[in-house]
Amino acid sequence: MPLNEHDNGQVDESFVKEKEAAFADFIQRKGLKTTRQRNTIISTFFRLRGHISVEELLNEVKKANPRIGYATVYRTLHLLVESNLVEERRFGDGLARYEGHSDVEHHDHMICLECGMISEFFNPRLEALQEKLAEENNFEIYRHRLELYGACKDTESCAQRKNKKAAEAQGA
Amino acid sequence: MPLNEHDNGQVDESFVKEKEAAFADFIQRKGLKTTRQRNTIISTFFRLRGHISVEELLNEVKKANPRIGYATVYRTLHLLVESNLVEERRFGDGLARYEGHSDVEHHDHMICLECGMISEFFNPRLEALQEKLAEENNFEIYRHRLELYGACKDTESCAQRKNKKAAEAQGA
DNA sequence: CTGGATTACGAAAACAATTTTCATTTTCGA
DNA sequence: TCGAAAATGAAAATTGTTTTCGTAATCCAG
Repeated sequence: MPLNEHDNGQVDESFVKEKEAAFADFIQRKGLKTTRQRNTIISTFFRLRGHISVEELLNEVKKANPRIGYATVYRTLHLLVESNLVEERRFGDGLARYEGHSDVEHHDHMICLECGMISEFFNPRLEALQEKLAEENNFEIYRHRLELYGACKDTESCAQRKNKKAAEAQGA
Repeated sequence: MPLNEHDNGQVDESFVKEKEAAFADFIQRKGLKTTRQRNTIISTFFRLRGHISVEELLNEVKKANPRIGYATVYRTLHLLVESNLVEERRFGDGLARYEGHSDVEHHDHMICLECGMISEFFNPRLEALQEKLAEENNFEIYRHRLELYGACKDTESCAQRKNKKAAEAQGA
């Protein structure tokens, strides 16, 4: 379970605090109630890093409070999305994944189909080009999604593994 | 139900025939069997245009043969995808949509969140830029997906409707 | 042709992810 | 602190899709 930590292995407490405060704010504005369960869930969520599935989050949450179930986790995630603190993503494996906003407001994804790695990137020219195309098509973009599916290409990497597999199939 | 037709309203029969033949070929190569149901389904599918959901297709298919059910439609769509004659897409409304290959080999999508319109576009610079970014990140792209979500912007259009809604909410 | 193994069909059950229900508990402002 | 409003958790319901299983259709060898 990846933690939202610095390279030194420490969870970024100020980051977590900030998110907790922002969520408390949202809850208050909406006239909703602060509960132990929601606190546990969001605190747990923002200590995790990456693209978290509901099951992953629930497992982690249960360590703090085993009585919390799927329903509450789902409900809280919806609130997090509604509050704009979290984005929901789907990468085609049938699971929703949730991502706490990082410093980069918007970014796109590269998904390695060999090892499952998901990395993020952002490129202003790409964004500008999309805007230009939308303009040409008389279309107003609210949001977009760009996902590159493929393989890592570092030494002894996924792309190599893939090529090896293909070669074996060829030889057989 | 949009038909795969020319501007004059005629279904492109040669297109349908071509697809039927290609599917028959695939079925034969795989050692599978030709059946009335499959013929009905693919013939119906390729006469439709756009991004067809399973339910839409089944409804249309039932007009020709009411006894055909979901299972067979799903199974046939899987074969169509496997045969590379059709692509599966998901635009986040929880439904799989199927698209017969058009002349344009690859394309991206703009989805209007107001009226549901789905239009297609292709831009070589966008493709090239993606390749460049992948290169920089030591990543090999197998395929990608780009979807722009927003609103049509023509006169008396979806973007206007949206703004009107916002204005009303403001005024209220 | 035709038998018969193979494959496909269709209805219904199973599934997986997610949402809802409902009885109970908790929160929080008057 | 009372009580209305909201939240919880277990279980049931929903949704989209897949699988099962008994029956029917296909099609190749003979």
